[in-house]
Amino acid sequence: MDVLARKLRTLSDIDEPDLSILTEATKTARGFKTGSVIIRDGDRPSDVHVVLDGYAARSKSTEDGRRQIFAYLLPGDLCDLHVALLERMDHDISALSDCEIAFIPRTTILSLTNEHPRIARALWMCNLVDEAVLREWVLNVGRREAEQRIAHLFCEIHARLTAIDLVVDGIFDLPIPQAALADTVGLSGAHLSRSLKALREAGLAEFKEHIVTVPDIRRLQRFAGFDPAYLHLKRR
Amino acid sequence: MDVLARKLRTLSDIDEPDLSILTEATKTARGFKTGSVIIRDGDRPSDVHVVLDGYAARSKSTEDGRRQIFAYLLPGDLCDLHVALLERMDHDISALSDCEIAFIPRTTILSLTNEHPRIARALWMCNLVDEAVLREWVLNVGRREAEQRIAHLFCEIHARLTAIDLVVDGIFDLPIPQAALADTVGLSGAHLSRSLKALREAGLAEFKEHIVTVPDIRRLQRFAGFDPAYLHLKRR
DNA sequence: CGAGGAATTGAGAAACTTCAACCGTGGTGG
DNA sequence: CCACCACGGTTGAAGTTTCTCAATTCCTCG
Repeated sequence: MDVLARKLRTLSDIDEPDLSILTEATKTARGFKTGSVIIRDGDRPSDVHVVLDGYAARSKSTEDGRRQIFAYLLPGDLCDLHVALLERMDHDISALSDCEIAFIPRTTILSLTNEHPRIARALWMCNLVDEAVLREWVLNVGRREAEQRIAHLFCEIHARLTAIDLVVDGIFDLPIPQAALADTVGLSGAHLSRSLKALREAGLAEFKEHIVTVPDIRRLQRFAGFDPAYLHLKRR
Repeated sequence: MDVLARKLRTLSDIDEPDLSILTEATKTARGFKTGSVIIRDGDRPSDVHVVLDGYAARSKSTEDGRRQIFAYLLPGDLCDLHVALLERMDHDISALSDCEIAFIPRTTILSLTNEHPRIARALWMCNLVDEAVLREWVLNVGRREAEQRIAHLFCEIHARLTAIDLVVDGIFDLPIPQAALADTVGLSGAHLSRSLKALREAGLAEFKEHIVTVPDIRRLQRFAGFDPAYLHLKRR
């Protein structure tokens, strides 16, 4: 569970004793295969889930089956902290790649947050950042064109993965099918493919075999109009 | 401040003593004129703001000046609870109509949430619901077409205003210019106008002189694919 | 070697944008 | 009191972006 500890430390000033209380509350983990559903819309899960390894995603579909992805859940991310308070899931969580998921009983979260204001604050903070990211996604989908949308998403993932040292030489893993990418930026698969080609030919970014290569992140950021402030990462 | 109390009661099971602690912490309120900026991107406000009367909005613009609205803030809504923990604003809050805004010192929120877990939880809950709404907006903008997007937005506002008894006979106030509507659903003003016309001619909804008329909310909900579950309103 | 899924590409259609003209209304100043 | 201006909204025409659908290629896996 050190991924969770690490994540909380990048956001808040939670201290070691509180951290270990939280990480020790974690029950054993379980693996999920690519594409499998971890929690379903309407569920009332009794545990809060934490990604240990792999990529998961929040998503929801319209009546006519058009899917939208709301978030990529990277190692250390909490999948469904809301069900601690809100009880009922209003969207799906599924595995974008094979992944390992840990469980923390809902009741544990509730009592911990009652007794340890600092833990409550750290977790609350996670939600605040998720929310800020979501706002940026609304802006992205609502007000940017295809190529910039994709570029912006790449910049965001680049920044988040850099914070956990998962980017080397502008190269990082993105173990998801293009259809999932399309569902996150609100484009059709066909148009996504064309836009990726354009980005590649412009030398801005390449997505190939589940690996993203960014030759010059500054240039990509400028192209996308990306400003990392909304991620609220502590500088290090 | 009873609007805030009312809102918290519609979401959580916070009790009267805690409620009054919170509402008494409120400093005097101030009026803002339509269009004025209440808090700006990048600010580090020392107070948390609460809408008492009128409509405000969260928004942010791209470099090239395309604006996206993220939320309508109705009476009782907290504008910027995040700055209690996150310190720096990552978007703007502005007045959509003339409105009355109350202030709660940031430090008060921090100490209250430290000492009263139930208050912390109620406020946290507000964020969780905001987040759920935001997810639905991403889906709306990313995966629905113009007319359904607008219809969905109307359904949502209808539901939220119904919860605070502000809808009478399917009629409710929406004191904002069409340009603001366009900026919330990610459309141009021209196309928004055309889509509104289509909705009107289909007898689904009308927006005229800042008033929305919905002859048959069920029909509009069916058209928009609207399911209020994501609002997490307690039934009453 | 063949089958099946994912990605690419092309062609035509649909959704949406831009720009400009136009309308109505409400407010302001002469 | 009226003329005029400014502003928000509507509409038309042309252009752009994105979508759909289908054909094709590519790759992986059996």
